[in-house]
Amino acid sequence: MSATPPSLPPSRRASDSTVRRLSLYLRFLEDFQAEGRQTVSSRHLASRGSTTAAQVRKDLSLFGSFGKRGLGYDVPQLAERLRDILGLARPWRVALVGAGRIGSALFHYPGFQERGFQLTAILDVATHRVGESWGAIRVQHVADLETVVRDGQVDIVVVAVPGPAAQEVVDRAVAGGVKAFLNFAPVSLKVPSGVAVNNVNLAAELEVLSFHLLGRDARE
Amino acid sequence: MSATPPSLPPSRRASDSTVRRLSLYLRFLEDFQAEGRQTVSSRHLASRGSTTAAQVRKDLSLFGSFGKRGLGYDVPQLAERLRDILGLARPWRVALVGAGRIGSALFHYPGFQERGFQLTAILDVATHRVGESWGAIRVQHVADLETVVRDGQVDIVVVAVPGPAAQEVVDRAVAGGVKAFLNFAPVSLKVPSGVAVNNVNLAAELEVLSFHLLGRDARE
DNA sequence: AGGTGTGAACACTTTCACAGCA
DNA sequence: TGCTGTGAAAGTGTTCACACCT
Repeated sequence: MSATPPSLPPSRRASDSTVRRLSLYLRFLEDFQAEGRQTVSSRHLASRGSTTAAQVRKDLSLFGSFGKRGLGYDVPQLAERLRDILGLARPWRVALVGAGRIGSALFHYPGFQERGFQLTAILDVATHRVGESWGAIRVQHVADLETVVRDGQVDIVVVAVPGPAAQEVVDRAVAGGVKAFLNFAPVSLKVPSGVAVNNVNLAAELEVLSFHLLGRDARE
Repeated sequence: MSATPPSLPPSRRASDSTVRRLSLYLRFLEDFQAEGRQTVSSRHLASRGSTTAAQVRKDLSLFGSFGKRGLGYDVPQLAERLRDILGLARPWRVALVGAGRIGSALFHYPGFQERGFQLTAILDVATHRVGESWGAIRVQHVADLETVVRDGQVDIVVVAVPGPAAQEVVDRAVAGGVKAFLNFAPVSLKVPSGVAVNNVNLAAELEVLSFHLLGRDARE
């Protein structure tokens, strides 16, 4: 009855790392399914990814009890359950802003469509690109972003524009009702609470490797 | 024997998240420098990224004392220091394996060369691509991977091949002496200790967003 | 046996709060 | 005063260990 003084989350909350692992588990389960395997243990799942059996069980237990003691998990059933959990049971409508190199790579990326992410709009600032046809999609001018996402009921916007342009893209998409962004620009985007941003910074990933190569972090 | 029972790291160790933030700080410092700013406080740096001033100071303090109390940090000096820490003071030699869509996007990605990552070799399994010229680089057959990385003194291999092919690429590159990998295949790669792997899984990033959109993780 | 589900222990990260210097 | 550098506290995520089920 009301009164939750220190404001607990009402149900156990999964971290981003957990969700990323669930996504990997799903992929492994699909592989197992293709191999005709019927059941799988947490240990077996763990050995494919680079985690531990306990981690797999903990991750799954956040969402329910899917396994059978002594047996393991039913492969197709757990895969189905993970698709539900990850929200892949329904298609999501995606708009791509920025039709440059990264945008082009994403457009052709097979995993995009495979998992139910439907690319429904492409926008760019360059007038020479506007009007081009990418598959069945016609490139629109980024000036129309707000109406495009609103009318097209876009769920996710992929931001593949240069850093300085990214915040404005996000602001306008948020105004159009978008609640999720995949950002490739190397900037930190400000969004209202309730809106999710996921950053992919390729330069930073290389720099992490560069750091490791120096050996400054290694033991001794 | 050798007895290091709880196995402490001998010096304070920076986590990957710390290193990623350092990479961001460097980018912000370069912006500040372009704007002609001479000094910057931890608070100011934090406000650009989405962190806190304390976090910035902790991150930097792992590597030394770079600031002046009451004043803040000298912009060009700290930038220089971060470049050292991240290993960007020297160039790294990079080979790209997989000349498909993702490979092509990376080839054209400006941040690649900007930060001293020199693409020195491109390899692919498709015979029709072998011999193509990408800029000054001629595409070689992946069968030659081991000798290419050894003779070319390659430091980092970017793995942009389909999942099932990835492990073999890594094994052969490791045999050729490579100690760092940027992996775009949605699999978990096994490498000997001392070799670093950094995974970028675009499908998983979208799925994290999909999960957020369901609102299962939001408060109530 | 074999393997799950989970509280408790542990490890790691982030935030707080403040002493100390310019 | 303003701001850094840093121990200590709080918070999160991971691993352990074991009760329990098949």
